[in-house]
Amino acid sequence: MIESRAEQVKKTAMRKRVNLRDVAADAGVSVATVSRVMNSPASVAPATRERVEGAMRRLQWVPSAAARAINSGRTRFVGALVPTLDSDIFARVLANLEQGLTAQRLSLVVATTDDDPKIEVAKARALVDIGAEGLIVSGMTRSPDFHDLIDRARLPTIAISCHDPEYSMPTIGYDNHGAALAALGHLTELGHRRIAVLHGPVRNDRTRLRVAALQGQGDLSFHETALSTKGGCEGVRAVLAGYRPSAILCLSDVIAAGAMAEVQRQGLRVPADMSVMGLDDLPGSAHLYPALSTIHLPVSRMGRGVADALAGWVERDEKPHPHLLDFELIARASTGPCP
Amino acid sequence: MIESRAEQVKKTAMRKRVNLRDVAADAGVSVATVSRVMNSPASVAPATRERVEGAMRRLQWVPSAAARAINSGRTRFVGALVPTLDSDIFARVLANLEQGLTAQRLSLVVATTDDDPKIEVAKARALVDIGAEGLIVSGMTRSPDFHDLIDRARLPTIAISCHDPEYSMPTIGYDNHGAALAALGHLTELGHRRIAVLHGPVRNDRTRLRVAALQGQGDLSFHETALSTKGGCEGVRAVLAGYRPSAILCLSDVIAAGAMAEVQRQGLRVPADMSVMGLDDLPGSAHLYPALSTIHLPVSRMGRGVADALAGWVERDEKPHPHLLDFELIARASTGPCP
DNA sequence: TTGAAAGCGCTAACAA
DNA sequence: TTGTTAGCGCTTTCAA
Repeated sequence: MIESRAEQVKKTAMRKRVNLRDVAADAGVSVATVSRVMNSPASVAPATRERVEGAMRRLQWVPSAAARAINSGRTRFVGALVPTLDSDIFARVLANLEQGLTAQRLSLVVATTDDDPKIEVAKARALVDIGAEGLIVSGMTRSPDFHDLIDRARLPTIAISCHDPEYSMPTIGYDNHGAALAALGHLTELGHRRIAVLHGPVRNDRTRLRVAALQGQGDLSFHETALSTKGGCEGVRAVLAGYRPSAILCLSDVIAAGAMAEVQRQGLRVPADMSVMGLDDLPGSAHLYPALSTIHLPVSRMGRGVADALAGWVERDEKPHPHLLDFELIARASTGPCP
Repeated sequence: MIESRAEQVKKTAMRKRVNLRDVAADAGVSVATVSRVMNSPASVAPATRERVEGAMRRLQWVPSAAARAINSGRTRFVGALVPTLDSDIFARVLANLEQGLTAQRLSLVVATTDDDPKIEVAKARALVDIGAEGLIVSGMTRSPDFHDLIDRARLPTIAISCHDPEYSMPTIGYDNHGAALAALGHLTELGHRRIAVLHGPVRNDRTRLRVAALQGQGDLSFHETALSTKGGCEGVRAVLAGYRPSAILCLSDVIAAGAMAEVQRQGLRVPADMSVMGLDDLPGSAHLYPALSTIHLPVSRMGRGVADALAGWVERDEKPHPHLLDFELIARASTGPCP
């Protein structure tokens, strides 16, 4: 009986998380002093501080983020809403974002939206509910509810992968319109006139921007396909069934990778029989066969930039200015003169 | 003067976050009732409930996750520690993980470790500090401090992408050793004897397992390279400079993609002159040229399974059993009989 | 330099 | 069915 009670007490003691009070008791000081050791060590006598730090170590104390958050109003994390995690495209942005945020002692919570404004706003709400101090969203297609949400919560929010100084939130990204034109320009300079354009779903506004840039630009045929290597393959089969272009312009590198493979599978040589142009410059694009000509989008720099900008906004209330990053034409081996 | 004070009060009132008490006052009920409307609506009279819900809407109240966490001890998020976000490999796992977790009303915080146990433990500590209720780690290479940390915090933690029932935490993954052997088996069945093995950095234990499986398995030459398409290209150049195999076995599909490209760039046909075999089965692998033969690793299922397992552990204290997922040989067009 | 004490926004006994 | 109240673990005045 007595033993069992002792057991219980012991268990309870073990279950309970060590808290500030325990540390204070162990060090023989008040809770305020322990708190000070954490937040303004300079204001604590060195001897006291050491005693407290000893107690912290001894008790293996881990401060409670929730308790801290409730007092300081800070949770130290931000949320990122991306269309998908299923490809390299956002992975690279997120990798850099996470690194930049970590350097600023912020954490990153990731949520996927599948390019659906409804899902986006729902997940944004969930992030706000759990205390996100800022948000990163992709592109500029928002549900009205989303604007409501961030207005109400006065939530620092940055739109990435796009550029529009007039947009209701700061954008950090590149000029999708210009990038598409540059890609087309490369092909026309090589003498191509009949060009098939392969692109992903236009519910994605960056894709829409890229497509819009090319509309009315000459002898182009447009084909929507899935944003994947597979989509590229299927797109090429659709293209070759009809219109016979001398070049295929893919508005995303993933699509271009599949397109190039399929063109070769159909017995055509790249670029001798068919040029293939991409847009993104994924890490692997330079190492395909043949190496893919494309437009380099500075997504790594973008990730870093967004991390710094959002951190500045969240930490010091410095609302960032819209920031346009340059793209760059990368002519590699998959494009050649029109035969 | 009076006005300015009024202004201040107003400002203060605006700044202040709406809280449960405000809602209660607005609805003319106690805080407990408002709390009940959130947590057990059935126990509140419909009329009262409606009044409270009206007040919530009117005041645009968003409950504080921190305050909730401090009381319930729940933060409703888990952390995932992955080597990198820079490639499709983990993106697919995370995508499924995030979906599964969302279904269980849990959030996912992602941190990258670069396959460094030191970074891993540091980031794990950061995640625990901010209140992660569970952790997902990759493989089985842990710093001793890591085990300390999760033991002390009694933190539900699952190791993924690997399988070992004896490991100190539950594993959910596949048999890397067996998968590598299966890949080799496919090549030897086709008559290949001189085979070059290309693999990523062996500081990654899944890679190490795959390599170890093949050591002493015949006329193989091993080449370590970067875990990227570029690494695959470089690996092939190194291979072709010396030992002349009839097949290249890549222990990751990303490497295989680069290898295949480089083999063709060197003027060799795949698979007529050189077979190339992968291991992973990335979404794009089926759509390369030629389509890559590989071993399919069920990473999507794994992501889902891990989400459910970790949710069960976190929510209902059901520690999951180690779970082995099957891999599958996928013979496509990049492998053929030894010439 | 330190401590006492009043909250932060919420949940959960317990009472009514 | 509803209200009262005691905390959760911490930060932050205010005094000493």
